Amino acid sequence: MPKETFYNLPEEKRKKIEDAAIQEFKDYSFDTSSINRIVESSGISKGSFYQYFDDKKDLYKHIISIIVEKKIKYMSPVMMNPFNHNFYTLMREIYKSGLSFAMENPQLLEIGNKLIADTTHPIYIEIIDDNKGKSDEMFELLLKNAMERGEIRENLDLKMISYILSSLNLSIVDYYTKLTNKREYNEEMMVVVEKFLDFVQYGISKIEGDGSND
Amino acid sequence: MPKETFYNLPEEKRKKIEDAAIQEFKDYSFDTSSINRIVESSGISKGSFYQYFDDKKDLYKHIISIIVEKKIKYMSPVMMNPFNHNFYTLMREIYKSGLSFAMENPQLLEIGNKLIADTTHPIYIEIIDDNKGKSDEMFELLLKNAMERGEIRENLDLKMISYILSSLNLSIVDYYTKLTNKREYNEEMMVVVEKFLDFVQYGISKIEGDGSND
DNA sequence: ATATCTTATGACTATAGAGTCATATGACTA
DNA sequence: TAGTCATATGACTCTATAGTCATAAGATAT
Repeated sequence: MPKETFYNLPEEKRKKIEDAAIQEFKDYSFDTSSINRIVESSGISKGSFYQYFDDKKDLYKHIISIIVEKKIKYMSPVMMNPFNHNFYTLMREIYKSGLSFAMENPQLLEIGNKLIADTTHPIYIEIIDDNKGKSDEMFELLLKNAMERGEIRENLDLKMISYILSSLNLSIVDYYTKLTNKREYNEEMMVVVEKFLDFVQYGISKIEGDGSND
Repeated sequence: MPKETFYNLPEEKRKKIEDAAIQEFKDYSFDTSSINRIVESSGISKGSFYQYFDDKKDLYKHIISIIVEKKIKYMSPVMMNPFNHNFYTLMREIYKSGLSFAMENPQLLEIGNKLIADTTHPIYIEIIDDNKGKSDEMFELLLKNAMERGEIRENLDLKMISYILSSLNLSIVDYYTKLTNKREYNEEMMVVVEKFLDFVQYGISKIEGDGSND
């Protein structure tokens, strides 16, 4: 956690430091990022930096918490009352909010991607231990509910499916990012979401499935 | 490319250097890996290293090429005559060979994962430009063939599906790695492959699909 | 034995990083 | 005006890195 001195700073100065850090962590991994560069680009002295933060890790975690907070803001309308909706409707909203966040916060997305990239890195382990297995567990809960309602087949390994769904959650962002350079909600985005959901629902086999949903 | 002096080295010494490098690149990313540590653990002098390799990148690329070569050895029996088989049979073999490689070469897997982790890293771009888009394109070709044979639905976006399939190819390894600590071919592995394929074929929707295949 | 060519060496250079600390600034208080 | 406290500073220490180079060792040929 940043020290009190950091929060005593005028908003503007604080923002400038955070922005410099975001820029740095977007361009460099935790290990290769440089506090020297950050203090330079934010116009503060080295000594000041260590009045605000314990060390590099402290700053990094602060930035990650900003990202998590913002991401949650995108999700929360969707997750208001998750069990009142059809599972596929919910999935559509989740994928949509994930894509929106990604499109509108490319820098934060990049930082997040860099973090989850190396799951063996101590910093990953430390941060994930804080925000314990969120995504997977959420999907598993929703799936359990959907199974009870008969919205999905019974012979499914829910742990595995939830793993797949949360991994597809990353894939869709990655796929769409490479496909387009739009930066806000648009129709094209929804087309991709629909196609992903169609795949999740019906697979690719010929036997059944017409792409309709809800 | 390593210099001639490297290839003139006795097999044993060469192996020792490669092993030390593999160990290092397993534990550290390209940026954080250290030639100092590599020369120390392989028992050669700093000067010698630069008689064998231009620089760190040269060594790294050499190790990556070893990985690619080995990976291809696992794949090649599967890909002997890819168009003579049912698409799902082929997918099963591809996923199986991917899992086998991962299980039997955990160190190499780790290095590969670290590489594909950060797609914005210059070293990634440079290496991928060499081995140009292999995986995605292969899946797309197989899918096109499968569609012509009527093994998959017609209303599919093949570019997207091939993206998903190659991304699931990574997911299955990741999932199984976290699930077990077995290190060779076994039944449990096949169960996971079958479940993944079942998902790919029929999705999770109730309407159809019983998990049978071929 | 001498000359030539290849390989081996590790001290050294130059660069960059994280983190420290004595000192300075400035604002607010008595 | 003098005193107190929070904040700001950047030169400095220590550590580690990649890459170089003059020198040595060894092997092979003449």
